[in-house]
Amino acid sequence: MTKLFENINDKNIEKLKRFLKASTIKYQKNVNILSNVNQDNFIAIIDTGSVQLEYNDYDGNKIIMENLNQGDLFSTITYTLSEEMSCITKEETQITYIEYDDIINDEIMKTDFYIIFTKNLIKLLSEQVNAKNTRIEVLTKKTTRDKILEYFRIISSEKGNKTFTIPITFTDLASYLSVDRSAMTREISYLKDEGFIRTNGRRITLLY
Amino acid sequence: MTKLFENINDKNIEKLKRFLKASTIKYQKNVNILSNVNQDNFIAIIDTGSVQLEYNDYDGNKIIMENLNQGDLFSTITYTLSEEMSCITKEETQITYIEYDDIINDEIMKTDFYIIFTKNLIKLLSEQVNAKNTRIEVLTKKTTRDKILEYFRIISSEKGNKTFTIPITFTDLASYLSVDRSAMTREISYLKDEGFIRTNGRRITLLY
DNA sequence: AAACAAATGTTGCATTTGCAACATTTTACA
DNA sequence: TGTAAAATGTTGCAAATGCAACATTTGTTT
Repeated sequence: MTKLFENINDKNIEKLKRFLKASTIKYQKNVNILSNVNQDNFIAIIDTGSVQLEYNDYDGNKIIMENLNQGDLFSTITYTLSEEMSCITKEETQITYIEYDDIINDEIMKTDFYIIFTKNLIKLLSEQVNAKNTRIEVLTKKTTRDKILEYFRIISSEKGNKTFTIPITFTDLASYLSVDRSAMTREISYLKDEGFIRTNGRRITLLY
Repeated sequence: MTKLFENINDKNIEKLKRFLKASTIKYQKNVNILSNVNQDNFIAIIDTGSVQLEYNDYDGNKIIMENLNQGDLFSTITYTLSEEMSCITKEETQITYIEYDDIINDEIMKTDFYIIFTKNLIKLLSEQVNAKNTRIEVLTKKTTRDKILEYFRIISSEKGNKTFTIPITFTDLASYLSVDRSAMTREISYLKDEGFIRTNGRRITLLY
């Protein structure tokens, strides 16, 4: 269930979806869902599956902007969708679309669950800003070492433990940190050699 | 006037402010306004003046997270305010505080301008996500040259002109791009030498 | 207008990093 | 279960970059 409909009962969710003129589409794996979307403003909710929002450079570089899973959403109000953007399904994925202009209308305003819906939307947007602040905080570190350590520190602090498992592959981490993967692996080796961390696959322990 | 109150008339803004229990504080130049703020959730609106939101590293590095001017706002719902965060007034500045928990309450819900207020808030949050996406796009470029060019490209595209004036100092730009200022100046020199750009102070012309 | 602070420009150098080109291990799936 | 694909690990090397230490210019304040 998406956080957008949190604390709203099933009957009211159906009502809300009708008001919002929600439409649902199923996709195969490895499809760019933005290729056949109309250009209207919309919010897309991942019902099941997962997608990766990518920015593809004029010179072939790929920037992973977001990894979205069940319950997450993305929208044209927070992303300027251009030719360079693509949104690739990582598996079989079902998505519900909502027209942005339908979000705030008189009919919905009259319902008693509207306040909850609005709160949910504001909360989700706030969380997105927060997540992006976190990434900026990591990206602004000057060295690969500091980027890695800052990332580890954040995950460690989220988990409340010096030992934790990073939630993405090292390949994706390199992309998130925007560093060369092999250079990152090298730096992690140094960190191990120098006794700052211990690793076992994606399980990391901070030793300081 | 802040965008949060856009399209609401003065009388209703006053009414809204009362509902929101807004309080206004004036600050001198170079004051950290976060040092004497209570820990409740709040939204701060810059009435007049400007502030810089900074993140101060454990090892002395300063990251400029945002430069906020008249009408802009920042809040604890989009920033986790920690000891490391400071918000410095760049000049004499007046700020209006709103308690976050008061944003959505029954009294306000009943007013006819509430829908406008909600729309404004959602739009502002969306714009923030967009701004942060832009910075991430720039920060993920691998080389200083690509960061500079991407930034110039964005400003140029915003202004709709190959010639434009960057809205911040080069010193602040280096901080925004998270590169060494002298290395950035050097790279800009190379870009001029190689005929990619022409500069006159902060006025830039893209020649490609 | 003088004095100070901030912004800008330049350069040498050691370090960091991306890149390429591999080998090896793990995972996905037909 | 076998095979292809993806992820991970390693290393040499040239290029990019941070850092320090300056000079010069512009802006601010009293």
